[in-house]
Amino acid sequence: MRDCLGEVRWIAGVDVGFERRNTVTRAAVAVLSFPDLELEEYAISRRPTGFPYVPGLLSFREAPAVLEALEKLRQLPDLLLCDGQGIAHPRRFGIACHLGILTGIPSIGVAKTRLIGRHGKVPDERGSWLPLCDGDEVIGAVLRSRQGVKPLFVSSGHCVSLETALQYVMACVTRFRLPETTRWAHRLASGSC
DNA sequence: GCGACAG
DNA sequence: ATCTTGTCGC
Repeated sequence: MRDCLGEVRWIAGVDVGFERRNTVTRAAVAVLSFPDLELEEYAISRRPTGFPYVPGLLSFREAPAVLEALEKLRQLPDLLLCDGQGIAHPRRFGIACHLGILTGIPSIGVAKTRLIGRHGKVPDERGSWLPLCDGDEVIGAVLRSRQGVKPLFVSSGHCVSLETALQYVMACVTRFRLPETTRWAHRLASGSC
């Protein structure tokens, strides 16, 4: 995928959690300044869960609540770091692509585990990565965000190349496995904040 | 038919 | 994702 994103001043983390035995979906978006990574603002949305969890169809379950949360923001972000896959998806359209197209905001998929694709052993060194492949296609990257942790599955969402995606993800990683954007969003979506 | 399977 | 005790390592 080609890059077509402008200057990134505001970067957002997106995550979703559930309440009431999964009957309520809670989405959180955390907007951080870039490259400082200071929390600027956040929005949370709660909606009745309208779709079950089906691998490959995550967008139908989580996107509605996320879109509602995004509408509440004063400052729209220039880039979205989504919890889940971008094009590293059976039909090359994971939730990061879905949110990017629907909002027009460039996006990146940052997943904690693999959905599809094959890859080799990633060196145990911060920043090292290997391509995630499906047949002849490179659909993403397996990234060692920190030494001694399980790798992240990064892929293009909307308007961001894989190389650029890796650059932004690493720019958001400080002292933990997950980027700060995702950590904020996760904390907010978990209600512990 | 038997596994694999984002969150 | 969510539910949860103990445990290993810096």
